[in-house]
Parts: sequence; structure tokens; C-alpha cells
Amino acid sequence: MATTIKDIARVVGCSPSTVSRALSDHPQINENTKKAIRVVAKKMNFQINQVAAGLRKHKTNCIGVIVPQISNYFFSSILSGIQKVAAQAQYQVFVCETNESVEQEAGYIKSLSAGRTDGILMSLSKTTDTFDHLNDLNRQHIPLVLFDRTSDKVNVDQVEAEDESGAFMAVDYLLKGGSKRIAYLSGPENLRNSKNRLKGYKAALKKHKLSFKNKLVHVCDFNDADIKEAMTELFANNSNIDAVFAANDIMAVEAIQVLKSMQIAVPDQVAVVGFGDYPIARIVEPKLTTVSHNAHSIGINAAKRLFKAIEGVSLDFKEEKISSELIIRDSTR
Amino acid sequence: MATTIKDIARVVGCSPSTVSRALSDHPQINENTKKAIRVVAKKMNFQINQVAAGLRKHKTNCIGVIVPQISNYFFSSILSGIQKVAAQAQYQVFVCETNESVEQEAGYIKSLSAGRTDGILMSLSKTTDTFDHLNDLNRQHIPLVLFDRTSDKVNVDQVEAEDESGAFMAVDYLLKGGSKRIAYLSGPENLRNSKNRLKGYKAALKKHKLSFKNKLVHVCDFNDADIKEAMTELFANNSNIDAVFAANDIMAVEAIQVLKSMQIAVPDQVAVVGFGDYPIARIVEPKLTTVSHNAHSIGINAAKRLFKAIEGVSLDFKEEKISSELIIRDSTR
DNA sequence: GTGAAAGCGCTAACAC
DNA sequence: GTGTTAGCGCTTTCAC
Repeated sequence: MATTIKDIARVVGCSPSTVSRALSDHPQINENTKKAIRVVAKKMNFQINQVAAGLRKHKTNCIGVIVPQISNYFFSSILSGIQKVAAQAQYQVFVCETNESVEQEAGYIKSLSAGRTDGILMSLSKTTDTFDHLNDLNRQHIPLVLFDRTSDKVNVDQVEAEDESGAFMAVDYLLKGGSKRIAYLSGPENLRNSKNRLKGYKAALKKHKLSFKNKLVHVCDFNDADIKEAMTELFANNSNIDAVFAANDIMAVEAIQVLKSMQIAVPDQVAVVGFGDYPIARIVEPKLTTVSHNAHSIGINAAKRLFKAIEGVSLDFKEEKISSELIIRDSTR
Repeated sequence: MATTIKDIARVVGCSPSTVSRALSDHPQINENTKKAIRVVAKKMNFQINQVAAGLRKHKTNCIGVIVPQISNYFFSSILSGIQKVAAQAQYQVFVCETNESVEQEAGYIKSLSAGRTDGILMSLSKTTDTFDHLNDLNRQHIPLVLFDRTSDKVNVDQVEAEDESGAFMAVDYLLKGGSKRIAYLSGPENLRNSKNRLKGYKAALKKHKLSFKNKLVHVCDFNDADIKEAMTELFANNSNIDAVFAANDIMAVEAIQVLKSMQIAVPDQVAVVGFGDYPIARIVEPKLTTVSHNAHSIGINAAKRLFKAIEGVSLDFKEEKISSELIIRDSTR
């Protein structure tokens, strides 16, 4: 068993409270007592049980971050933003991965909210369609801020990219460049971002007085096989497609690979635009034109909101949009 | 304040112990009582305080994973292996990022070991050169397993890639292909993997009866600017370099970019081999020849070891090596 | 089948 | 300046 303050008290010959006070550098404790206690604590290799302290103080100085997938560059950039703010606020961050499963999501929510952390930042899994586990948090007064994968069905702070205008910029740029039939590789349909990006796509078509064609839209599940299938299907039935807009860079890069394998020249025959500005966008050939959604800022702002809420400063519930920008490279004309 | 078992007890009209037993489905509690308690618990939106339970039971069913950098593909692959094993064992996993700082590392170790988790998996930060914070864990009887970034200065289970033989295979292959002057872009010097890969590099040279030249080795700090500088320097002073072996794929890809910008043809003038088989290896042109170190297996085996230790099955302390393999693509002849 | 009481390791009034 | 006491929310022995 590990050393406790009781053990130290016994050795030093004082009460546990004195030990507790000495170790947290309470001003009213005699300097010599403090010294003696610190020496013994060190010698006995004492490590404070932060969980017990947290239970008592109702304060952990930890936050939890729940994401669908840690290895996704977008989420890890957001994470680095969050960590930066957390470090400044002297908080530790525990990251949990749901693997796109609502069950895991609910499990982590429970676990983190059950006295482990002072607040939670989270991005919904793509299968999440019930929100009881989130609304529970409200009732428990555990601050929650959603980022990126947000939802209008839950009444909390939300920080997300300007998906609609980002998609609009991308498609508008393609149309200005002369493209007429633009395929859209969408992410999972029930995600709000997917819907918003579709809105932007449609709005750009409208601006250029082109009609929306449903068969140019393919919903993909964020995996390579899916994209390959979608691309093959699109180009089999609509050989006159002249551009592809993908809901993220991974899909866009995969689309480029498929086009190459079909001997279709990018951007001369088909232009490609992605979303996210992942590092891979600068490596693939041709270098990918893409919409940057400023993931780092999403993380920073979401974290700032969370800390405000933890401090009890209740901002009005707000949806915050982080501006996106179009980054033009070589996969478009 | 959130609902507690006391609140439920008051409403139902029984004792807290009965509530506790009912909710954990104790066999000796009357079915009707259980039902009644569950109904009230649900209505009052009760969430058990797992931290309090953990404090009492000395068991959390959580493990912690500490890595230098979450966004690194290598670490996220390892993580997915860990998660898989953890999910099977009904454990939750909390991921912590040190950003290569020993202070953060020590902070997270303390925090996780202070009653928050039943065991810790970790990969050392590149600046870690003292090991007290790790040896403390031993004294506290908190199981620890190191992976990838390991050290011979701490006496715990360690799981790592076959760095030396992996590097040997890569360099041997280059030499067999006709390369004579092979530059090595090494990772930070104090990491054991860097040293082991260097050993492999030297062993391959020796096999082919070539002498080791120190000026062909450049230590880089895992960032793009560094690699650019190293490459520029190498190729300014040794224009007859005909191959580059990089300690990871990110560096290798960056090296290819630099070579391209210098109008040097890959692989015809200079061959390039990486380490890791990151997804980017199949995207870059030419596609990257690289050593796969089977990150997923590293995660799985490290986690299995940890769970054995948590269960009290004390395997002998062991260093386990996961086999690497050479994946030949287009960046070599 | 259920309750009372003790205690996990810590902190914080309240005493003196 | 330091000790006593109570209690954070839970589980678990020991009663009955």
C-alpha cells in the first residue's frame, strides 16, 4: 500500500491535518514543522492521492476531451489547441477516443463526469442520434462544450468551422474556373457539418445558375474502400464530371489516387478540392487545393469557453463559428 | 449538486447500503426493492460517483497512456492497439500528451497514479533523462509498461520495435541496390531507438565492408525546418551521396521534397528509405520504401502485459521486440 | 433481505 | 500553530 498522510503524521508525531496543511504550504504552519514533514514525505516516497482530495474539494483541475478518432489530423490539431489553453490554466487533459461508437461515448461521458474532471469537451461520434447522455451533464452541472461534430439537439456551447461558407468558397472557385459538373463526396449524412457543407455546395451552384443534381452527391463513410467505390460509380455513369469536391482531405487525396489509376488528369480533366488542409495536402501530387478550417483555433476557443463555464462565468449559450479560408494549390485550375 | 445514493435511499425509504447493493445487482436483494430503487435512480437522474467508488474499492477499471505527441501517426496506431485490448478487458483509457516535456510527463504520472488509474502505459519524452518519477511508481506498486521510447535505466516491462534489425534491412537493401554513400537522418540522440537504428545502419555498412563516416549522419529534431537544413548541408558538402535513410517516414517524405526542390531525381540519383510505414508513404511520389514496425502490435502487446501486471500475474521483467519488415516501393531501385 | 457502522485518503471548519 | 471532528460518496463487513 502506498504512503498516506496518516503514515506521515504517525512518523512525524503530529496530526494528519497538519501534514495536509504543511504539504499544501498553508501559511499558518510553523516553518520547521513544514520542513520536517516534507523531509519525511520525501523519504517515505509520499504521493498525494489526488482522487481523494478531489472527492473532498469537488475540484480536480482536470478536463476530459472526447473525440471519435485520435489519429485524425483534424482532431489532433484541435487537441493541440486545447492543450495549450489547458496548460496555461494549470489543467491536465485526458483524451478519450470513442471510435465513432455512441456506447463508448456515453461510457466516457459517465466516467469523466463522475468526479474525474471539472468539465468536458467533445466532438460527437457519427452514430450519435440520442442525446440523453449529454443532457444528463446539464442536470449534473458539469460544463460541456461541443466542437466540430456539433448538434442543434443539445443545448450547450458549440464551436465549429464555417462549413457552409467554406464549401461555398470551394465550389464557387471551381465554377469560376470553368467546371460545370462537380461531384460532391460527402461525409456521413447525419453529421451537421456534412449537411452544412452540402448547403454551401448548393448555394454556389445556385449563384452560378446551375441546377443541383442528386446523383452527383455520394455519401462516404470516411474510408478508402468507400471512396474508391463512390468514385468508380460516379465516373462510370457521368463521364463528363469535371471536378470533385470532397468533405475532407483524406477523401480528396484518395480521390486523386483513384483518378490517377483511371488515367484521368488532375486538374486538366478533373479538378479536385478538399477540406481541412491536412499536411498530406502539400505532399500529394498535384498539391491539393483545400479549405482550411483552422482546427487549432477551434480547439483554443472551445477550451476557453469551457474554462469560463468552469469558473462559473456563464456566457450565453452560443454557437461560435471559426472562419475558413480557401487555399489554392495545384489540383485546380 | 448531483444525486447521491443517500438521496435515493431517503426517497425510497431504505438505507444507502441497500441502494448500493441494488444498483450493483447484488444477488441477495429483493427483486422488488431493486426495481423500486432503479426506478427512483432513473427518475432522479442518478450517476454513480465512480471516483468515490474507486477510492473505496482501490480499483478504477481505467488505464492511462502517456505519449509525447498524439498527432504522430505512429503513436496513434499504437493507441488503437491499446484501445482494442482495453475494450476487451472492459477498461477505459485516458490518453495524455506530454509534448516532449519531462515536467508534463511527471505531472501526468503523478496524476494517473494517484488513484485515477490501475496502471500506466507510456512512451518517454525525448527530453526525459531522470527516472525518479518512474521508479516512484514501482514503490507505489502501480504497474507500468513502456513502449517504443524505452530506457534501460528503468526496471519495468518494455515493448519496442526491432529498430536495429529494421534499420539493418533498410540499409542493407540500399547497399545491395548499389548505393555507396548513404546519409542517415537520425532522430534525437538520447532516444534509445535512435541509437539502435544507428547500430543497424553501421552493421549493414560493416557487412558490405564500407567504413562508417560520421559526417553522413545528421541528428534532426523531428521537424521540417531541421530536416531541410540537414539535407541542404549534407548535399552541399557531399554531392556524391546516393541514398538517404531517415529515422521516420515524416523525415523521409520531407527529404524527398527537398531533393525534388534541388532537382535531384529520386530514386535514380538518390534513393530514399523511411521508417514507420505511415499512410503518407503511399501518397508521396515516388511512393516511399520504408520499414514497417507494426505499431498496432506494439500497442496490443504492451497493453496485454499491463493487464497481466494489473491482475497480479507477474511475468518476469522483459523487453519484448516486435518484428519489423521492409516494404519496398518506388523510392529505391 | 436489510441496516448500522466503519473507512477509503483527503480537507476544512471549528476549537483551543 | 496545531488537533479534533466531520464528511466528500461510496462499499463492505458484521449484525439481526
